Amino acid sequence: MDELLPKFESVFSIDCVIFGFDAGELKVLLIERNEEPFKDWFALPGYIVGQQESIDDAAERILNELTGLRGLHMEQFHTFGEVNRHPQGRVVTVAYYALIRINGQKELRPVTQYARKAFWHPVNELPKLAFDHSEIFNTGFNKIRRRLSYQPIAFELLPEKFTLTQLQMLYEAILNKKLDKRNFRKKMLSYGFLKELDEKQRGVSYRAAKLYKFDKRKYTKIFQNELTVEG
Amino acid sequence: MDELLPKFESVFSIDCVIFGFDAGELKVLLIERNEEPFKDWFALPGYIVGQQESIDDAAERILNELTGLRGLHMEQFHTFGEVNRHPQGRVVTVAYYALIRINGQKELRPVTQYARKAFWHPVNELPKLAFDHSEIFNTGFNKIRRRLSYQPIAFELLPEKFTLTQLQMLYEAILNKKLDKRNFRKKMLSYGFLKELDEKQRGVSYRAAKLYKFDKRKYTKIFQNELTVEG
DNA sequence: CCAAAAGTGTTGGGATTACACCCATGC
DNA sequence: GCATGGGTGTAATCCCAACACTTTTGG
Repeated sequence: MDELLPKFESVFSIDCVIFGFDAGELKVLLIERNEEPFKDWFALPGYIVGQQESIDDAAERILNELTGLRGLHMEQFHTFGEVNRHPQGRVVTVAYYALIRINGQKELRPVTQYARKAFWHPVNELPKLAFDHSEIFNTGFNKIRRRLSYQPIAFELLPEKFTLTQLQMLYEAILNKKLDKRNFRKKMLSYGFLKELDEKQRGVSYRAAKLYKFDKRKYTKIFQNELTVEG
Repeated sequence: MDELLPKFESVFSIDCVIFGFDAGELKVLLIERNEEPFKDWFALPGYIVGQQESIDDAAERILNELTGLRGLHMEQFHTFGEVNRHPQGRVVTVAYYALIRINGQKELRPVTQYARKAFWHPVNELPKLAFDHSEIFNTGFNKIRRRLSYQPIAFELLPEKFTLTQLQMLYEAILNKKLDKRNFRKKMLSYGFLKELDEKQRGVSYRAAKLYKFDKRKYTKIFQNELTVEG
């Protein structure tokens, strides 16, 4: 099969690891490939960078073309450059990740023929993925785990209004361990960037929980200082 | 000038930010370029990745050719992919860093004609560098600063035997702030991976300090657990 | 009234900070 | 004997982990 395909001299590509959270489960966005190589396989959304676009711009364009998503803030996390990671030639790929709200998003609809469909898949029990995408996924997953322990990135995954229990379930899904309810709440509230709303949960058959939202102003004020090294 | 040079379609390159510590000062390894573009400028050691080598292998080869250094463990930290970062065409560069002992190293001697010389330069008062290398350096510097706060990577910069004051000076140079002597020593010793030697400093005109070295076995035992995410 | 999840405080241990003086050595 | 850096302890505070019961609500 390899011989029938065009060979690349050297190209860069982008692969995206997009996390979402839905029904108490952490999910990752996959596509079903519609082109060789690895036709019909599941893969991370990814494609080749154009000559006249920065890699950051390319990441946004490619994700949009393959999934229909637009305008999310992705961050580069690792570059994969083994010689034979792509059967058609030398392709070095820069991997990006993002965390998004599944609910708030429109339907996933690939724009190109390159992907047959895009869909959310639970991060547990991931099938084998095309290329070295399983490794890319694992690297990205470890990255956000570690990052979550020192930066509250989790709210990017939640709807605008959420309960503390939802937030805790998300932390538990990412960190893969149980957390203590009282300690968790105490700590989250102590940061000071959670804003308690007057609203409560609706439609549940038990005591309704208070809803919160993130106060982005306070959040950035608190955390920009920790990241900058002055001097 | 640009018109006279060959144009690249798309290539990857490696740039290296190598930190050293000498005479109480943190330094970075630079080269003086001997080729257009940016001939005669100072730059980070960097060059183009070959078709048949992984980016990790390329990093080691390139550093060796430009500086004579060999076999150090470098780690990738960011990929720079702006369209016009290289005047001759599209060059995406993967940046690596490493920390090494200046004293233990042989003389710096470029193997290729591409660099006229390689030398250590204090990280403060860095001159303007070729391409976007100033930005690359800053990104790398911030990376090791942040990393130092949660991982004791500083040893890699010190000679095998060192005093606690030297270690503290190094931390202060990287973090760019004064530390309390007693607290610093208490904390470092509490980790348990510093081995006190029977030897003392020699040739100083004041009370000689005890020498220590790192117990690598204990060090890795302690810190491998922190990095692994079980699950 | 029952099931289900919401909500709420205290305590002990470990880590971190702040802080100042005497000691050993070479010259 | 003096200048220079080496070496040392304690108290106050903060942060984290452990732990269980009452309240509210819909059905």
